[in-house]
Amino acid sequence: MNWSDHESFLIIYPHKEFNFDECLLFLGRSNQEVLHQIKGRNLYKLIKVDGTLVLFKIGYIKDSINVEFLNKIPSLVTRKKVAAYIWEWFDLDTNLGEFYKAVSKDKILKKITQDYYGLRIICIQDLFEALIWAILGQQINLTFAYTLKKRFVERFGEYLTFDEDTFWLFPTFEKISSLNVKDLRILQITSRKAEYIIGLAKAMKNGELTKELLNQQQDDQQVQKLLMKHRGVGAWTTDYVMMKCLHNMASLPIADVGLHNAIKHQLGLERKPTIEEIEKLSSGWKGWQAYATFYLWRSLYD
DNA sequence: ATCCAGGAACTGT
DNA sequence: ACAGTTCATGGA
Repeated sequence: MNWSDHESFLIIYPHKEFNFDECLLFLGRSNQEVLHQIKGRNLYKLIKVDGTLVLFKIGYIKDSINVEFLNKIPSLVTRKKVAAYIWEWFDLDTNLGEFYKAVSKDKILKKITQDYYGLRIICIQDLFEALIWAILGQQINLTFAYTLKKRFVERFGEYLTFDEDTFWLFPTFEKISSLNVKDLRILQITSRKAEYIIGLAKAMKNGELTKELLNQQQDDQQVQKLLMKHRGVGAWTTDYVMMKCLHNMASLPIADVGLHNAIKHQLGLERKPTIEEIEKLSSGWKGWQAYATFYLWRSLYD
């Protein structure tokens, strides 16, 4: 992590393969997003660090990320954690140059890696949030998924009001673990998804499922096995979580409808590709499947 | 109207 | 193991 501290603000120095505006475009894809706000070229985010709410504003000036604290100036320890949070949020540890090199001759990725140069996987660091967001999005259109997330967050999440704006935190598993299916049905979350969500919240509350546990596993298959033990978590959700939360660059949600549509569009196919075709097409993406998927998703909203 | 959506569990064979 | 069905609703 490369950063400097200036008390009321921080400066973070990303690698050269970083395009803040591309990341901002992804973050702004839904106008129903409640977990961050975008105004002009600035990004606003509320997080909780060691029990205290920290609201900050992120801008980009002269090849560096500028972070300004809004609600109060946190301690040095907290400022360092905020820097680490942002570093991970934009996946700044990854050497994107290696990805570009690896797929420079790939017929699907060659063009879009140039078009979206500097786009990085936007990470969902909270395991509970990553899981619940994946479950909410199962088998429904993204617009409605965002509606459900908004209702869920605004019903059960913590918030901070600043300058007439309200900033939300994703609800905690502690809070959700004590709910009934009925509490979520009111929001038009299906009974089955409500059961999944509450079940996962309980598993996390009793310590059976933690991010640490997943990070300790020897290989990807063990992680998949642990996640899929839980009702509501199948192969797609597992890959999604590995990609967005665990920084697993080799995860490929191969059954994903968005991925299928993106490949169809990029190759100008009449129909969506089959799983077998995707396996062949992706054979050259080894170690970078997650980034390939993310760039293909990005290509859907040009 | 009609089809399908960033799936997964359940049921019957 | 595998295929068909159900969940539930909104978006285009």
